[in-house]
Amino acid sequence: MRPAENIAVEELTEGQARAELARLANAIARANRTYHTEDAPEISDAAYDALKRRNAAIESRFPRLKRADSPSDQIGATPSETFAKLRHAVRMLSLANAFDDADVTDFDARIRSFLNLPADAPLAYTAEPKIDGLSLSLRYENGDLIQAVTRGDGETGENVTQNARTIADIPQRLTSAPEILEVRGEVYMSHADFEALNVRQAEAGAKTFANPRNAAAGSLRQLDATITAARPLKFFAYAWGETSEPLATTQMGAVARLADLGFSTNPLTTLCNTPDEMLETYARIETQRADLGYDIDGVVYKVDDLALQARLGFRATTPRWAIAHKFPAELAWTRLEKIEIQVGRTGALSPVARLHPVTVGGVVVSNATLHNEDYIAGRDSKGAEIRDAKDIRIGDWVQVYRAGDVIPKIANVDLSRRPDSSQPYDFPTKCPECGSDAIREEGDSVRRCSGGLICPAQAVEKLKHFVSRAAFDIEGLGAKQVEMFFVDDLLPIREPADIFTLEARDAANPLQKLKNRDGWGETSATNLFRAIDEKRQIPLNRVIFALGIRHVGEVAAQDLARHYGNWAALTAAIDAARPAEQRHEQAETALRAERQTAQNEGRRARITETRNAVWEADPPLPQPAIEAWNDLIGIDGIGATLAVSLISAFHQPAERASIDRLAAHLRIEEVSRPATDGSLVAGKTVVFTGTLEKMTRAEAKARAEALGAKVAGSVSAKTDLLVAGPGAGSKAKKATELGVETIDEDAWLALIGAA
DNA sequence: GTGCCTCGAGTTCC
DNA sequence: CTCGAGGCAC
Repeated sequence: MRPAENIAVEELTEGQARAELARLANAIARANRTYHTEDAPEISDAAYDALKRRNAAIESRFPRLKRADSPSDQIGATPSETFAKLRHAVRMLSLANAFDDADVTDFDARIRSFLNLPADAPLAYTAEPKIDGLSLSLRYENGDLIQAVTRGDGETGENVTQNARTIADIPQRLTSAPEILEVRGEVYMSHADFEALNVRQAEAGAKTFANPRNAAAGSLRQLDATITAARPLKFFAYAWGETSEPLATTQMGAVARLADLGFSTNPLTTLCNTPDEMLETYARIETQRADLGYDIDGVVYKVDDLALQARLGFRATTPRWAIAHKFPAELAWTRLEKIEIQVGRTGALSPVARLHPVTVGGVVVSNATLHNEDYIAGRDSKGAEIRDAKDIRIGDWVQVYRAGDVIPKIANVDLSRRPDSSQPYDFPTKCPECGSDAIREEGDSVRRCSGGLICPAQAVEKLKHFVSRAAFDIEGLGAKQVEMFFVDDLLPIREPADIFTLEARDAANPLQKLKNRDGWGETSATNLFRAIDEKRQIPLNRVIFALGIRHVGEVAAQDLARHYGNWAALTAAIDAARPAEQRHEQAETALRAERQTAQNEGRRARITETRNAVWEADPPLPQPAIEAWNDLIGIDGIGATLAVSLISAFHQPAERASIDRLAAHLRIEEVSRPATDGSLVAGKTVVFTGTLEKMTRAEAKARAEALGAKVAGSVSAKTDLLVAGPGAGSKAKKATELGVETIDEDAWLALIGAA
């Protein structure tokens, strides 16, 4: 008889599987030991990965046999991480959504306005069904399929090349293809195949899938490609990434070219000449939906002309030239059993509905967001009623849907089934986690816990944010571990700096070392310490973002980092601007009072006078404070609210001390300005003024930014270039005064054309 | 002062 | 993914 280790996972009996899991746990543990304690590992990385993959495959086939000491539970060894991460040559973006006809006509209007096209100029769009599967990018070089990568976060995805090779719709080789070609499309499973698969799964005692999309995702992300091969996956091509030569001049043409190359393309793809035709196509596809044999969740429209697509470009996460028109969401009735309050990192109290579990759109839903106080009461931010029944109460029958097919929300309440005894929900005014007052600021829709870092919920959420992907991204230190360390008495992590003293404190702790704890071992402990060490050197923008200051997200952090360049300059500027920030807040307070009095007295508020009075009050503000403040709020995208938030965070004594302790452990990387050699305008700060005749402002801004320039709203000493169209007024004058180079639109186009 | 547009914050389920 | 709100252009 063959030894169990040579038997394919599918063919193992239960007994053989149990023995194999024991053998693999042993072999992996041994490999870990030799890898970490000796210079010469006994097995190659590839062989090690193979052991881990086989272990995971057996565990997924025989979940009951999973061992308590399973290697797949060790930190940094979750199954998804055994796929290598690969960066996309061209980002894979998601699409903006349209939910009704007006959104579609707005889309057309927005594009015309961006391109400066009159309403009656011809403008064609493609319409195609939006397949409900998972997107995949296939890279071909010299006609050979060399890489298949999942979408991931759009920047990097998982390398599933071996699995993609088993999909019949994906050609292994292309003839007469461009030298480099990235084909993008959707992996999906047909209804018939999905049902047959579930029957097989049930017979084998394995887990059945909730819907075809989950089945497709689960099948593609198998560690053992032979399992993927046995799953009936299909692929539609509809887009492309990097190409060494253009596929065509239109979207329709490019899709036809993909079909010529041997890909399946969706037969319902239609060319539309007007928004009305787009809506007709939508309606037609919707009527065919039930008979297609695969899931779709809407219709995607794209500008057909690829040259126009290039001009339209991209917003932060979506192309301007495409939109997904979603089908109406499925609805389901269920009972609201309880309302719980969660406390977020900014102290926001968020109500969550605990629901009697109900299936909506193929997924069992048991929670739904209730947003805030007003949403429960049935009002939107402007006080308008948002549903037929006024408020939502515990015990109500509620109609649930999944917004954008993901986030469960409550659409309506069945008043006829409301119990007589029910009471309106009483929103707490104390933080449920720490008991501090929960305060709702004037004009704000959110009630916030005032406890700050005293509040354990806020402290732990801030820590989770600190280690999150866009921040410090420490492998092996995710939300779960943070929660565990936060309540740990021997080796606590209560603030970011504690992360960087973890190893030293563990070494100094004679009682119980981390490696001797339950669920931890030598390997996981050293892996964690190493992962932490790797992040002691870190880019400035990540540090700023990681601090979790309100209103300072990824983009603002990036803007601040680019503007100040290094940590010392940033903190110096914040400290210098402090007096001005206080004056600004006094001015705002005075302004509120003035507005109130003005209203009572039935006169207009004296806005400028009130503001100036505060700014010019004695003692006069030091000039450097004013300069630092103006410099800060002069950054494009950064205004007074954000500046106040940033400066006050740095001047809260406890918070500042925590920030300083953190900074002492880090080597913060300076931000280098974008290279100036790529483009003549890269790294330059440009201001547009006057009427632009060849392009709209939005287009001018987007194109300048794509070339690495920074577009500012007003001229200052930092401005490198002013592009002035006819009718330029005060800005052109100021530029002359400051000696800023001024050019006209044609000169600008020549400049970027040459770049 | 008003009306877009983008970013930030919070949330669910796999 | 959505909502609210900050920032900025008009």
